[in-house]
Amino acid sequence: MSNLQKEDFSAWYIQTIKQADLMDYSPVRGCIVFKPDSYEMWEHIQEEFNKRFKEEEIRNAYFPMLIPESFFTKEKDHIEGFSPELPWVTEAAGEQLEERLALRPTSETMIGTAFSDWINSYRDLPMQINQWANVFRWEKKTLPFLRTSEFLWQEGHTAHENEEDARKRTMRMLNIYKEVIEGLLAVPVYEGQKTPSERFAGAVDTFSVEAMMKDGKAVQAGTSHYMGTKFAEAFDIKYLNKDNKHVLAHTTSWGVSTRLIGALIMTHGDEQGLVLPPKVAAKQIVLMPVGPWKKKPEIVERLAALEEQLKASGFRVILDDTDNSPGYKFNEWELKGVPMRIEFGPRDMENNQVMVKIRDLGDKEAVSLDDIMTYVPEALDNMQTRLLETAREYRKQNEYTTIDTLDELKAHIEEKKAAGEVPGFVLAGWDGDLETEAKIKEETGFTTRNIPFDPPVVKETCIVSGKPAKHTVWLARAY
RNA sequence: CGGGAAUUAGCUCAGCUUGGUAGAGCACUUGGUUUGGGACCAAGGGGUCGCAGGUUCGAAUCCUGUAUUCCCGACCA
Repeated sequence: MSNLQKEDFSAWYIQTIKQADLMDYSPVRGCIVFKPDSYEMWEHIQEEFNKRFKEEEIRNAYFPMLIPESFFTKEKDHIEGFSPELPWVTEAAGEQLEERLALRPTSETMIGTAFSDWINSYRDLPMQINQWANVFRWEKKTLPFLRTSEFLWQEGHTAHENEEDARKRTMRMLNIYKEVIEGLLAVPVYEGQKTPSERFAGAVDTFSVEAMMKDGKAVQAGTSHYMGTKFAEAFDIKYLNKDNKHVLAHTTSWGVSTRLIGALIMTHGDEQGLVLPPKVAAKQIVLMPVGPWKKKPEIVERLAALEEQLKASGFRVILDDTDNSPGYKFNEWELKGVPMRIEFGPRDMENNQVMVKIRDLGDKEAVSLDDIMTYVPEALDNMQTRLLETAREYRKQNEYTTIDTLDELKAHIEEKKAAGEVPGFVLAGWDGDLETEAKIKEETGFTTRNIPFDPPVVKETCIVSGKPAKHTVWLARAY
């Protein structure tokens, strides 16, 4: 990773995703085109989440993208949080609209309005809805996948009888995010609670999972919010309980977005380009002929048979029988991050074997054709596990738990910068004061990522004030 | 939204100072030789120079505006 740190990491990132054909810029500021290779990754992510949602009895639905302004103004904190970045539709069919319509930045207001109609009795609860959608946030600064003016996500919205049920749902979703992000994307995350200043606009409590990128910066990979009865009050989500009384429902919302794609690239990528975990890779295996061309038809025929066999077992395979030189093809598929390359040539034919290169390992390996169908799933599984372990190891090497004062933190940042290393995550005590939190940000550029449920060490004193710490928090620069 | 830079072929860029027929490498097409870590020869196709105005006989080049991208800040997933 050292080479990537020395170069400009974001330059590496943008160059890599362009070369790997994952995205294009659109003519509209901050919007990107998801090309098929990145969209397919998103589909694999969707597939996994939809499976989980089914298990949790959460149902998919779809709501309008245009939200009337009056919906928005019902919840004060919510509109305050989002109004600076809302795009508005003010005209249609050549005429000014009576009420302007926001392009949704999130759908609490639209779905809250629906819930108000849908929920009458305690028998209607819990109401658990998920939406796969695009949303808009006109951010000042954009970065492909990680921050764009339009992005794709899932947003779940639920309503419950009481606080306990709603909080259970909030925490359960956070766990599911951790499981899927670690299991499918091999990106390790720290789960914890957001501080009040980082809370979702209008939420009572916000929880997040945070991942460390190879430049040491944090990505908020998923969030889950407990809304209390604030949205129920604003949108009149009431139900008749067993005592025949009208009471407010407790609501939650939670989401992950296509920024997960950016996070997985920044977690696993290397100097050669992308490294994709097998479970999300659009193509898992590339087959290619090598050796003298005269033998090519015969060799390609054998490879095509292997391709069929692998496809029949459910692997996502591509046979590259183009006439490009082998070296060219090696580099091209490595750049795209394909987990496994299988080469086959005359020498292999004689020995009844293939040469296998695993994307994140150095050497090629000869594998007998007799064993190939057991070798492939094992090797891909191992790679999936290894990527998560490697990322965990990297995170461990770049997190610091012994920094106790702001001066130490500043010195740490300077020291790392001078050494060409990343400042990473810093575990710190915090007295819970908004001003001390602001001071950390102002003086170091670090922000509180979250209050981990299970910190490696419990910090006793606040990093700024030296007073007894109320919380132990992760600090980092963030995307 | 402030400060800086960039925008010319699919990609990376030269040309602009000093206005005068649109360039290179890679990629692409065709033919031939090649192929176990980015092959070679030959011929060819491809651009209203980001967009809109202006100056000029004439603008990629000078001027004004504008859009988008990148870097540095402030704001956010």
